[in-house]
Amino acid sequence: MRLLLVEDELEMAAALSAALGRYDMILDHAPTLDHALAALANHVHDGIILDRQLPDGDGLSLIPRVRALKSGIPVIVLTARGAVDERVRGLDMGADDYLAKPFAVEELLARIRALMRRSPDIAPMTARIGKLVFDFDGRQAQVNGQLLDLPRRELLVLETLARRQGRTVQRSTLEESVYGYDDEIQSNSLDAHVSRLRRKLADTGAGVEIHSIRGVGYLLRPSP
Amino acid sequence: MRLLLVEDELEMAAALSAALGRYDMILDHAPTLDHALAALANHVHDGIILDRQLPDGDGLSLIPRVRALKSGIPVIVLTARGAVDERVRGLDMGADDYLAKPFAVEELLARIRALMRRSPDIAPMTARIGKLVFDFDGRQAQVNGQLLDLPRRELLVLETLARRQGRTVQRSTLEESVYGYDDEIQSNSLDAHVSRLRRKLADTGAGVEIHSIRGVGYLLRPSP
DNA sequence: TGCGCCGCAACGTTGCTGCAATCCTCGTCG
DNA sequence: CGACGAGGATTGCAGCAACGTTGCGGCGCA
Repeated sequence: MRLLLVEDELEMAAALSAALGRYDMILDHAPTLDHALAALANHVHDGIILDRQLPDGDGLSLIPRVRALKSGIPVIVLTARGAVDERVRGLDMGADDYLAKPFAVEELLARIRALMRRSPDIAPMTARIGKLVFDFDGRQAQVNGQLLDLPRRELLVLETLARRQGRTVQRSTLEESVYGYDDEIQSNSLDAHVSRLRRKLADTGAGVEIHSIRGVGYLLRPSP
Repeated sequence: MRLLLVEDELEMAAALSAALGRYDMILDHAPTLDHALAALANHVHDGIILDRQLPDGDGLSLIPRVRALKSGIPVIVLTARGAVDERVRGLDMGADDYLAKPFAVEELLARIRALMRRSPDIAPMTARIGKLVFDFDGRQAQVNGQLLDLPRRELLVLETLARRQGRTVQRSTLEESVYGYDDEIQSNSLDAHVSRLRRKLADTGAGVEIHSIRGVGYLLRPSP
């Protein structure tokens, strides 16, 4: 799961990024409307968290453009506590939900999950390849009903591959999905994650394999 | 994938060409609006990267002409960082996306991919010839649902031929698609790749053949 | 403070790829 | 009609870049 936070307060962004990271989510941060539009053009985000007060305008003005770009993506608007009319206006503008600041991270998470759940048209809930079942909602992988306990990076790799099951995922795409924009990676860490993930998939008899295509990328497929 | 860069700075063009080449993309360079229009007449490009400041006018003026020529082709506009109104105007003029200079190549690539993904009318997602199915999104070929495991160069050859299925692909065009402009090739490597690809297509019973036309090029067609 | 994830680097391995040598095919011209 | 030349096809080979694997140290989290 990859979210875009549109928010000019750096402190808040850092805190939220850390918090969501613990739940295996990637948070990209856009400090201005401009940055937000640029980031959204990539169509890689599954949801948007939107502050209203931004250096270059009202956050709400982003919503119509978001809808034009990617219609069904969930948008959560952050408002000041008690400003009822703000909330109403947000919903009128097409936001899916709002949240009063300050808020508990748990609450934000719950709302994100709820919104994900009711937009099944975007992406199917689960993917099945071999004996592996990947649950995009619960963000977990199962083999024969047995939970596959994966660390964050490996889970992101598997999730990305499962999303495009059967089709090739370019190496650069995978790097973006696993590390986000900001994080520069300067080693073969990705290969390392793939390697460890492969071992786990093999050990649990998941019936899937990560096939590599030299110079192109990887793909997830049933093992022969 | 073949893109047209409309940009008068040679340095920038060279750098970008080299960078995109590494990601299996071909970049043609047009230093002026005039050159751009001439290049577009060939209808071989899958996307346009457009600078605004050009010797013979504003890059944006190209957009309506592009739309008239080839309606759905993605256009990315390059703007100076921080010039918000420029960007807005670009989007109003019908650009599909914009990018602030200087930018990371990865960022550009991500946008290109995203735009490709949502313009299915331009480039059909899949091509079918004989028993061969080529998936341009997943960048892979299948025969009877079976993945054809091809290395980078061979994949590029097949991808290019499949994209122009039935029509002849000039030898020089194919070389450009496979190697790009920078990479000089001094042997018959291309023939070698074609040869190996032919063997694989025959072995898997793909029902297609790469027919060669002496002195002109190749074409992909159902085998008799 | 212990545990585990993660980035990193070192090193082994694979197989793609450019190259060239050789053979083949087709068209042309005497 | 036969020889010749140019362009194409095939294949072996060696270099090297991409990929795989593993161990280590640091850092964050419980």
